[in-house]
Amino acid sequence: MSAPRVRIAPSPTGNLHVGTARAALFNYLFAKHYNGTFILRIEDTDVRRSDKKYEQNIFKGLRWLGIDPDEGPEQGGPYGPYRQSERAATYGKYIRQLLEAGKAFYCFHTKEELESEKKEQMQNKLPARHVCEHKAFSREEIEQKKVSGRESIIRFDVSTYQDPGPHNPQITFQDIIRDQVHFFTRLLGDFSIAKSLDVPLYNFAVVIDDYEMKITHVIRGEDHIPNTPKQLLIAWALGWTQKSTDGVGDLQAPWTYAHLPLILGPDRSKLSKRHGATSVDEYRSQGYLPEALFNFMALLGWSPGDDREILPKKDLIEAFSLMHMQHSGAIFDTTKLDWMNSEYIKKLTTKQFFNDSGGFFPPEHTDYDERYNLSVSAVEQPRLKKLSDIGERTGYFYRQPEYERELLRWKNTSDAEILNSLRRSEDILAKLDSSSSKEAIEKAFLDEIGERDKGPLLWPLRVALSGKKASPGPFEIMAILGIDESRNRINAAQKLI
RNA sequence: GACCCCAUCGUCUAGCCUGGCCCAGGACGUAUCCCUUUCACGGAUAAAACGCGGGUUCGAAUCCCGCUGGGGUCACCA
Repeated sequence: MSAPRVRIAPSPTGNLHVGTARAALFNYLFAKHYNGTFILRIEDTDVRRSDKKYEQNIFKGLRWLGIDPDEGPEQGGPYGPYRQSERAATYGKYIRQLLEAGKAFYCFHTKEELESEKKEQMQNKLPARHVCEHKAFSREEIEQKKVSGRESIIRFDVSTYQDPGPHNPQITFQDIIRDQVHFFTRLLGDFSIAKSLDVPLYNFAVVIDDYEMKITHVIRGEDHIPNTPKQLLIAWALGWTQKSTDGVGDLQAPWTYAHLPLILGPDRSKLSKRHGATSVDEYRSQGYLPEALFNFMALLGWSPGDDREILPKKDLIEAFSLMHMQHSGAIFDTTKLDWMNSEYIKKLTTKQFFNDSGGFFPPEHTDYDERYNLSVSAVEQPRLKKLSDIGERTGYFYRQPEYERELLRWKNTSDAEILNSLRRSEDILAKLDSSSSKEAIEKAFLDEIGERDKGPLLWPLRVALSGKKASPGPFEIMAILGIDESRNRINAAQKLI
């Protein structure tokens, strides 16, 4: 395939959504696999709902995930500008062209009129569509209404569409994932394309931009399937079509479509705010690694065709193909994400791990030197699902633990036995060098105690050190804490009994 | 309501195009066991799915039709 040009076109009306990120990911993978170009276009024609801060959030989120656009508002490119708000002149040119050709017209119906028309149609089990009689207005009538202050909108005149092919009553397009999709033309109304000459509406602006930016493949969510016939009609009205490849004579889309299955919430409806975290930002602040999210999202609706699951970006690019796409929606299952995240956490070096998770450590960690923090990192790294869990798990490394005295009791041992076991541990430690290694400490204990003593001795010891029901082993903890601090804690435990 | 899309374990999926190798494979999760002072890691085992009904065929998870179910879209949002 010659180098494809693909794009994602988010509107900056909210933080980067995981659904948008996944669409970006598939576009990116597709582009990189075929040595193509991945473009970011900001769809901010609705100035009221758009906000620069969301635009920034989208840039940042994409960068964090490692999905870098080749062309976009930040990096520029030969077909810019890449913000729709800066492309008004281009849209105006084409709207005027359609108006002059009689393929678009001004409609003066009020929202209320439109609303009640639609309601009535639905009640009568008719498809909801607005076939507008205002297309018959003369130039003078239009001017007159405008002068008198009547609100208007520009609509596409669907009746101008004549498909010369044998599929005449239908609009048909080829989809890489879904094969052919058909729509009956008579079900479409005169849909809106612009508020005015310089304020285009979504369905119009996408077509113009995809054409002007020389997009070859439109890869987007399947929620866009119902928009596709409208967009095709606009493209054809402007004369943008490909010659039929199968010889049937129908009009072809100027680019190839691929409609991705949706990403769903646990109740199988489109993932939305009410399902919990939906923005990439939230996942980052919860301590997910970008590589893990990237890998996880790629496996939602796609698989390499073999049993591999842990696939870094490089492998994903190499294996990617739209032919292997699933056709049905996929639930965003955070349980599996957790697992994948832990796999990626384990692959980090201790140093990388601490760099990434440092922000989640207990605040006191800054009072300790790097060597100490790295030791704590090393012991927790393989136990974590999320970086953000590190804080609550490592508090005892940075301050004296507080706990219930009963926690010190191993099974049904008596107070005297607990006290005795704590003293024994202390005695063993007393013989050790103050900076003994984990191995040295472990050997000292194992030499001293028998197999039967392990539980009764090690359990109270570990609790005395960590104050926790569950923690890493006592030898590991002592090696980090140091012999002196360990003895302090054992003493403190004895006073509790 | 109209239109469109979809349908393999609880979840993500392989297999479907090119019917037999599939009494359906992998992974997450779950359960049990091993390792083990606890937690985690690691190892092992188990339960768990072709929505239903027709048809085509010697043979269907795979092809066709219908049903059912789920989802999406119907804005002067994108």
